[in-house]
Amino acid sequence: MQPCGCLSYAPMDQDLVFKALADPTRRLMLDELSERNEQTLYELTARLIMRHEVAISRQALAKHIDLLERAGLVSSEKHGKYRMLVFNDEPLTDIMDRWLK
Amino acid sequence: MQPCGCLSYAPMDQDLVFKALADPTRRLMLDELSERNEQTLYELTARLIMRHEVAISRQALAKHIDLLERAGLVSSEKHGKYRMLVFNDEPLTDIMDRWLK
DNA sequence: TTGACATGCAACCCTGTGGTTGCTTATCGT
DNA sequence: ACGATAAGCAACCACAGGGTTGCATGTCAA
Repeated sequence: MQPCGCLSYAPMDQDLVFKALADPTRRLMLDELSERNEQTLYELTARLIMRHEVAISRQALAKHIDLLERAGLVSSEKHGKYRMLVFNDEPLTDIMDRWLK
Repeated sequence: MQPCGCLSYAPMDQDLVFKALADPTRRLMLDELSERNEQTLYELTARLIMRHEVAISRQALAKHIDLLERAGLVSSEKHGKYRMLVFNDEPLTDIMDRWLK
């Protein structure tokens, strides 16, 4: 059972997506990841601290990543000792036409 | 300084909008209001209980309405002893192109 | 093989907030 | 005027969740 990359995040939980978007730090992380894909947790942490002046620990960010991943907004692959993070906007498009006609 | 109705929710706080959307009950309220505008708090409460089987008190819903109003997603007018609620989708459109290109 | 580096995991703390109950205020119909 | 109805307000409770610290695991380079 290998991760095939084509499993399109199917049974997406809307609640998780909205929850994921509710936190400002996670939104910043999405900003960063959407503009520059393929980062490791360490790179992302560094960038958030440098560019956005976020004072936060790596562990806290790891938790945020877990939530974002469960929401389908980020996927990650382990490459050796690195964990590469990839942004995925599919859940966003699925959600937004709920109240807009 | 009268409420002129034309103040277009200008200095919209994105954080408030995302927070408002984070709660499933509030999302149900938006569903209900977006499909059937101009309801009183009481009507809305009744509908949520009847149609969506939401077990919740009027006071709790009032708090939700307050938050939705602060987020700009709902506006309300007092007509006599009634408070008419109106859905407003402007904050949603403002938010959604943040990560979608 | 060993040390440095990137990450994973678990327990703990504290604030935010969704929910409740109880009471007050205000408006309407009769 | 008076009771009924719609809403506002305040205090309280319980739990989720964002943050931390401390330590364990795993991988790479020399």
